[in-house]
Amino acid sequence: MLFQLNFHSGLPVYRQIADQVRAAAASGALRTGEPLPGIRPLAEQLRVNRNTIAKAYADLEAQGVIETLPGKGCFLKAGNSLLKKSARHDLLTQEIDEAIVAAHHLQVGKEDFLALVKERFAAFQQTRKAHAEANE
Amino acid sequence: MLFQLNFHSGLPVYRQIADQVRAAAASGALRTGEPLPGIRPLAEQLRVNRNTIAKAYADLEAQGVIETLPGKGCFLKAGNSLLKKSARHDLLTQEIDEAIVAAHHLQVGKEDFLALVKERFAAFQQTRKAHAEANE
Amino acid sequence: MLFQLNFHSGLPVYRQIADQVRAAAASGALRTGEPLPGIRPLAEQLRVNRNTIAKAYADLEAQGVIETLPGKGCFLKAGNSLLKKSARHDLLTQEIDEAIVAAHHLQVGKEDFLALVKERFAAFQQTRKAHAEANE
Amino acid sequence: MLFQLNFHSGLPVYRQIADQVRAAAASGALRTGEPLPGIRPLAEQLRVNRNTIAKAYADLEAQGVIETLPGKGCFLKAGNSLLKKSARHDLLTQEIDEAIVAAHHLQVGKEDFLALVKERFAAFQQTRKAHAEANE
DNA sequence: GTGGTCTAGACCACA
DNA sequence: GTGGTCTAGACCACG
Repeated sequence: MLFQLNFHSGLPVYRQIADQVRAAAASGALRTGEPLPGIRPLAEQLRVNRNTIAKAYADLEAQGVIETLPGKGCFLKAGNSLLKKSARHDLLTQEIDEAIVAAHHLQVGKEDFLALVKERFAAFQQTRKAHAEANE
Repeated sequence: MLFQLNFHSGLPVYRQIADQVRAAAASGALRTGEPLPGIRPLAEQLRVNRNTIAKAYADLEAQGVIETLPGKGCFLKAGNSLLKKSARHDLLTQEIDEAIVAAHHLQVGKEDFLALVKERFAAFQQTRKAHAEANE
Repeated sequence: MLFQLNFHSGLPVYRQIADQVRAAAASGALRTGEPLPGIRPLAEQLRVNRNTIAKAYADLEAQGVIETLPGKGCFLKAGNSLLKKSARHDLLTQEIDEAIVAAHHLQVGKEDFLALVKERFAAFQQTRKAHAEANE
Repeated sequence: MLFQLNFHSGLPVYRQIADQVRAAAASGALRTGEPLPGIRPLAEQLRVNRNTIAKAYADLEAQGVIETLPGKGCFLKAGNSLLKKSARHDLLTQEIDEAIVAAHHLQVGKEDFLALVKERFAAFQQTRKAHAEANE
């Protein structure tokens, strides 16, 4: 697993890490049951404090993305969201709204926007398929 | 100018505001010489402290994006390169990809996702329209 | 709000704090919208590090129990669990099973156990009622 | 002897085990001179490392609750005061109150809660019965 | 003043 | 070796 941190983006480091784990899980690059990098080695590799990684992993566990077995390590859980449908809807709506406002500010019209969404979704599914085949 | 803040994104509010101004300038949605919203009304509208808006504007001025004329307001400076359509698509792609990862993580399928995107886009246009009429 | 910590119980301090907030919220001693004690003052009062309180509050926010407005403070949210019914059922089952095993080890029979459960539930409702009346 | 572990309670596993042995001794469920489960089989049954069980037993021996006869096993020592019914109810009350607070927090009503308690108690008795028959 | 992030480093529980 | 808890103290964002 490969991480790319940007210390000047304003986004907290622990969130960048958690987001990248989530993206890897979503794209299929990380498969359910697979172990995540250990906290201490990863902290050294990213030149970040151990607690920062620990916080990222703790958040992911609180959200049901990973399972952590003390003494063993952290592992990707099967994708069952623990949240109510309404809570999921709200979270997703927020992400979508941000993209829409970005489109507005960048003066990208509705048709172009929707086309781009479809294109990215297809690309995403392609990536998942590729990962699945690579692991056969 | 329309702003969308996310208080739980981890991105500092003042950076969210500055980023959105920059995006609008990059696309030409905000033109050279045009005034930005006043600090006080904007602070009220976004339910945010005036210092926060002031900091966002101060940063933009430090970067040469806007010009502050004391007593008059803030205005977009000349020389903001308009980004090409492809560059704008790249910025948008980031936002869209985040929404797609969230959708996967929240176990929302393609059809539901696209439907939600369309619904939110329509809601957004509704808001814009109402806003525009209120300013006639 | 009054806290009672036991540093030798083995239960992490941040969980003792979070549990007591949850109990206060459930019993009605803390009402929705009310502010929790500030992190720094509480840390001093309990002679505990600031980060420990912060972790307790962060967990409570992640679980949707409280809302934290940076710069303002932490406030009790209306009691809407964000979890799916199945997840709620599992969590509750675990608590109940622990009580049942305790009853078994303490050789308390089924009838006595159920009677005690009913008695405690009534006492709990009584406490809520008393708190509600005290706040009229 | 039946054990129930909760790996997410924050209470160290070795303390959960020791606590349950103490509770059984306090109620007379475990009698003076009776043997405790062997370390190795118990470790397997609870899916826990042998060191963890060993630590629980070592603590109990240090407190004079049990006696370890190397090569033979661990046995309950004499002199463990049996608690009165009222004292046992107090211990149980703590566990029950925690479950009630959880129920309130998870928005489970009185009727549902009591039904779940009864259901779990029946399931527990079923497990006990199966266990007893397996040991005939 | 509030809460949030990050660091450095100690000690504990568990395998 | 793993992850978890706690401390002490610095700096940031926000009101």
